[in-house]
Amino acid sequence: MVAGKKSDRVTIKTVAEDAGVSVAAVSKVLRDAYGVSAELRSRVQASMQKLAYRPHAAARGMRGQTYTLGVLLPDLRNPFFGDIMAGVNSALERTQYQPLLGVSQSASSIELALVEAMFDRQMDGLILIGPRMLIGDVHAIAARSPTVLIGHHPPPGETMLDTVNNDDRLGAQIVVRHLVEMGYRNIAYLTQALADEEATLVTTQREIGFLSAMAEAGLSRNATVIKALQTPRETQLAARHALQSRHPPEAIFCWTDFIALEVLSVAHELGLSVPGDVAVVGYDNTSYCDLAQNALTSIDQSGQVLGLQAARLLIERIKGRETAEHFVVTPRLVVRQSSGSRRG
Amino acid sequence: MVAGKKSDRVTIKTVAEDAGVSVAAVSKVLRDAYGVSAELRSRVQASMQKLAYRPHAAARGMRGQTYTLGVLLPDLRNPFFGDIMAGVNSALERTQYQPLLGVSQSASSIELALVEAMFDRQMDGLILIGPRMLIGDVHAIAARSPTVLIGHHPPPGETMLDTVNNDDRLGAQIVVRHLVEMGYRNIAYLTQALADEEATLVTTQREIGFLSAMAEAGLSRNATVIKALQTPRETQLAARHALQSRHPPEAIFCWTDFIALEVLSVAHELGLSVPGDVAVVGYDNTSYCDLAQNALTSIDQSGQVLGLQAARLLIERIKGRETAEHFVVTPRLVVRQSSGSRRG
DNA sequence: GTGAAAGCGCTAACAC
DNA sequence: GTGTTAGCGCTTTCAC
Repeated sequence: MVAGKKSDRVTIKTVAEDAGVSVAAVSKVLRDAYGVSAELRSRVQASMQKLAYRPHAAARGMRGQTYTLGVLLPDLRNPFFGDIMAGVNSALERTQYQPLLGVSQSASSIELALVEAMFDRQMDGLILIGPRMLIGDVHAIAARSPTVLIGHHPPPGETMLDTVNNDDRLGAQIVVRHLVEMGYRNIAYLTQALADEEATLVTTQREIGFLSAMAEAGLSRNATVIKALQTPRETQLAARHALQSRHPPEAIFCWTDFIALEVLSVAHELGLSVPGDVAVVGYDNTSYCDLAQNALTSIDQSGQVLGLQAARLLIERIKGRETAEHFVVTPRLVVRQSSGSRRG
Repeated sequence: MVAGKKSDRVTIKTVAEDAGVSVAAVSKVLRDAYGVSAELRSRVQASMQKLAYRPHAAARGMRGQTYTLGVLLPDLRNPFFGDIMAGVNSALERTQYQPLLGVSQSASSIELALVEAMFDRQMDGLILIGPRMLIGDVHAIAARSPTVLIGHHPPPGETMLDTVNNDDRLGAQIVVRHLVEMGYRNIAYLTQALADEEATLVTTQREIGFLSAMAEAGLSRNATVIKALQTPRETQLAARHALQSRHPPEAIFCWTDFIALEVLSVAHELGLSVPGDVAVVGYDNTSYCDLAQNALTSIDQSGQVLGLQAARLLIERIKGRETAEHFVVTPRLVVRQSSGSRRG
């Protein structure tokens, strides 16, 4: 059951003997380090090939890198994170790096434990996706290890960590302008209720964008913000409550598609037509938006691109870049039936 | 940026000095090994607590275990795998083990590369979820490392690896019986087209169940099997083709919910009513089935339970169990509107 | 019951 | 440009 007896494991020593060089030479070839002749390199590579040598990650982890990147995901249910991971994977495809996923079930306590577990496992760097932990904790982590943050907007001047985001304020503003143009006035923003609300979080940024665009349109009095816990049950309750109130919103803008689908469901159950009785808009433009039974208008922020850039920035950091970089995607509205004109 | 200078890392040596014992003693306490007195144990534990000692995974990996389990997932888009992972996580919650996810994008080549990457990283064991690789490759892997297989049905006598599954044949039979009872006769099974089709695969097992139940109902001539590549585009094309043919199926049974949602979408686009014009049934009973716009009848196979049992069996194996175990969940039909009676 | 010491496979000084 | 060697933090004989 165990990987192999002492004698049959191929190590750099085996390779060195086979190629007739020293272990240091093999190590250098392995790491593309400076100071090996082309001739020696190719001889070593031939031996590695011949012996089917594979570097032992744990041994590397003791002195150098593990070539493993920790990725922290809030949950696996939101399909948007799948898009991000697809991007991360594609960036890592031709490299030696391998992502190690941790799923925190959106709980900050689990999140911190996962980060510790990743430090224990000597990750070369961390990609934190929409972490629920306090931004102060994120900075503490970034001080210990190269870190890229997705889905948080710390003020660029005050942070030395790399960030990858779309412009969430703008995204929300685009949604509002679109809805106003289509004839909607009473608009609600449905977002998640959090214990520790941070200004830097995407949901907060979208809320700010929502409110500012409503103000801009002279509709501040028509703007409502609804907060609900992230479970299907709580989301549905909040949506039902809003839609059955005396002055129901004409349109509901949801912080992520996943939630918008629940709102569509509630509208269906209540016998309301979409967008005739209520318009619904999501965020992330996940594949579910395209399904005809949803036909959900959404903001595309290219999860794949976000993931790819995050991985790219992280590797740059690991290789030594010292200055912070901030990659921002411009959000793009994708109009579908769920936000057709009010007469729709 | 690097984790810490030599002096400030807390190692077993630090703990040993603090507790006034040898490093060997600390190691034994750490591993709950035999041969330490209660008094020594508690003294060591107090020191570990005080110094906030954390074991170094790479160092452990060199001699003993890494306490990391590799989990291979075909893709992140199918929400069912999220259910399984939730189960795995809950089983590992109170243990020292941490899952390392690899996503193969349903490509057997990536899959094999990922498995190698996991061997390099000295995983203590592997959970393979619905792998696309050949069953022979799976057995080769199982010979190298403790392995639990989810979503394959190798003949119990011929395998020494642990498996966790629902009874896929029965699940498909239950669907057919239900549809027949509701008045449907011409029924299609929509499954994925694969390069290497293996009899042990869930999709094949469901196909066998589908055909046998149709035969049992005297409807062999009314049974169709449709195979399509797993992309939204190909799925939609196949569904559209079937629904627009001269003798369209009265009901479509899809191998997984994810695909059934695409079929619902196509039906919508074609202006067909569900279930009036065509019934649709999925498999896995993921959360999307519950949404009113889908109201998708599906088979529940408790992804959480599968994940939990897989993790449990794997840890047992790692701890030394030698005989194969096979955990089977009984599938359960959840009827929703998409398969109402034909007059529905 | 406890401890000393020999590695595990690799990296990175440093010497040649 | 190449080789020698001292560890990294832990597990695991094997003495005591």
